[in-house]
Amino acid sequence: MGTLKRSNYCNDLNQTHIGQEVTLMGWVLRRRDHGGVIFIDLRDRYGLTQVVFNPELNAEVHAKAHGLRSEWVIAVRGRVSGRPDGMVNSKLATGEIEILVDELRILNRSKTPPFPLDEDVEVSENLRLKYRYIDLRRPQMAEALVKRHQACQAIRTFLNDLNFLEIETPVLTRSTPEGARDYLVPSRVNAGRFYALPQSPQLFKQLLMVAGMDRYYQIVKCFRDEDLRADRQPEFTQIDMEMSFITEEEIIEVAEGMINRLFQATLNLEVAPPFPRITYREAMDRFGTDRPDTRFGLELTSLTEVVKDCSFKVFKTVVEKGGMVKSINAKGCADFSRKDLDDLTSYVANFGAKGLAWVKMKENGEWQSPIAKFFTEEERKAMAATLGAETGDLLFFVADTPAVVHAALAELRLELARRLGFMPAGSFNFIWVTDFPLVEYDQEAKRFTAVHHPFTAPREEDLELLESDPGKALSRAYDLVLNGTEIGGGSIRIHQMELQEKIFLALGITPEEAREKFDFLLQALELGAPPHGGLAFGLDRLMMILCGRESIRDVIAFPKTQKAGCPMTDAPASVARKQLTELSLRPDWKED
RNA sequence: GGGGUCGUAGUUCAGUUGGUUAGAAUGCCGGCCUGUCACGCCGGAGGUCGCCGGUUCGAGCCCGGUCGGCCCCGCCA
Repeated sequence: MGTLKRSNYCNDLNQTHIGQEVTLMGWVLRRRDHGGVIFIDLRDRYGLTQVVFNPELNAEVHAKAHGLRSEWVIAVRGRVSGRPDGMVNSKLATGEIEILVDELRILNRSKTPPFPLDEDVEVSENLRLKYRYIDLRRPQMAEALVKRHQACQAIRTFLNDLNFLEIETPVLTRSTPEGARDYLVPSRVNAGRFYALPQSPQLFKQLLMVAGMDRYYQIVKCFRDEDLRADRQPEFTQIDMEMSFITEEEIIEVAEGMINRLFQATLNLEVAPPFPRITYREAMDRFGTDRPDTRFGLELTSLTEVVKDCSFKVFKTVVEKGGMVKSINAKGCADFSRKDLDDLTSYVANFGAKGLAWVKMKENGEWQSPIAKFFTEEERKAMAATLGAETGDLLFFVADTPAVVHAALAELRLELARRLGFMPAGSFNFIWVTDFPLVEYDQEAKRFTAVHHPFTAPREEDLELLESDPGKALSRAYDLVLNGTEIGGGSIRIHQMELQEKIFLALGITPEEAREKFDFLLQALELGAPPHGGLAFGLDRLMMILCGRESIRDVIAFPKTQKAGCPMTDAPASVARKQLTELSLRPDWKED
């Protein structure tokens, strides 16, 4: 760069700077070479500035500028000049001015980039990930990283002011049963033993409460070796927090304040807590899911009572077998085509529904429906009344086990909302889901598993149920849901050894196993553990929604592909045999 | 583990019933051009049709397999 020193960014010059000498550094986004005058759009993280090379002002520099190409890195020194009349570009923050260049330095050349940066063409994600450092030069990608930074900054400021301490916890830790598959790291100095990367710092943060740290938080990487989705990466970031001598209400208040501050800092938006709350039971009844998208209606209505004695065998049989019949009334959608209905039917089949019955409400309560003939007029009237069905409505029905009915209709509800445009950009609906069951029965494992995690406290009034009917016991857990995505969850924890042992027992973890795997926790619970609780947010998901993106990959600087690989570094990669033998590992796979 | 979908020029895509030399736009290279802002005009280069095998006189197109991207189910306390 020689003696040149950057004086300004590419977004901050305007009319007030006219006449000043400035030095800008950045990348060549576009060049418009008129043979005579040459225009370069110079780009840095902050924005764009048009720089001008005029042969009449400086022939030597103009000649040099002739060779500039896309993504070359340059420094220009020149004078800020107001643009001539009629040449102002209102689409540009710096559109009132341009730089008349006196000195041009080429700091680095660039090969032609593998994909264009100056146009809105959709580039394959694989290529973007392979050259992620180029992809991140695009303003919309940089913007996500900026917002993510602003969010983290807001979180730290907010929690610091409430006496929280940011404390790091180990990345090399031990594998514990339950939960997701662990990423394992072999120990060189302890042959045959392995560390596990943390699925979350859950137990460490509890132990920090036992240590009297009172309030802890951490923005921390977590690792789960499970298959990927648009909203799931094997390594992801949690905003993890824990408090001592605390109740659900206080935790929720802190969380709401933090989320509000975060939206202020990133979008300058008030999300106006307190957020509404719904119990798990009600969420399932009304939305078929424990993470309802509350931006729109299309709620589920039970018809089980109405149709239990009806003449339609399919419904009747399902009810007799203990199943249920539920319905969604898509108001005013009777104009859906046969193809729409076929598409929706095969869509819900993905979620286990064996069929999707529908009714188009015509004039005078007439049904246009393949199943109309199976019902008496009274039955049709009763069903329509229950659903509030009017002329022009489209009714959908699913009859099956509760699990299938809820899964199918919850997904149908979302698909309808997508088709009807009920998910506008920039709307953010939060809702707390409370009163989760403590445990659920795992048919495959033939035992109960924790709905939240094994350290979640049951409601005091449900303690007796632990032995008599564990499935009925409710927990002191809560999830925060944003636009139908679970963005965070937490609970009041168990802080007494006896209760923790009892829960382990209910989960089919024997006292011996508990002592082997969780001895450190049980000991701590006997050594002055205070009542405590907390929660964790998924930062990636939160930022994805906040930035209006479809995938968390768009808010992660260097994400993984669906096969958990990195096209840029080509990780995971094979290692030298010596590295394995040092770790006392003997491969049985074929080597390249 | 399973279902779906995609893979053709640097990039984004088209490619008919299987038929001669695989096209477009953009980018790239060269030339012209002094007020553009996705500058314009003229010319040129650029292809292992993901890979392997099969069917066929003949395959980008059909069949089998395989690799990779994406979406989903299972999985994700």
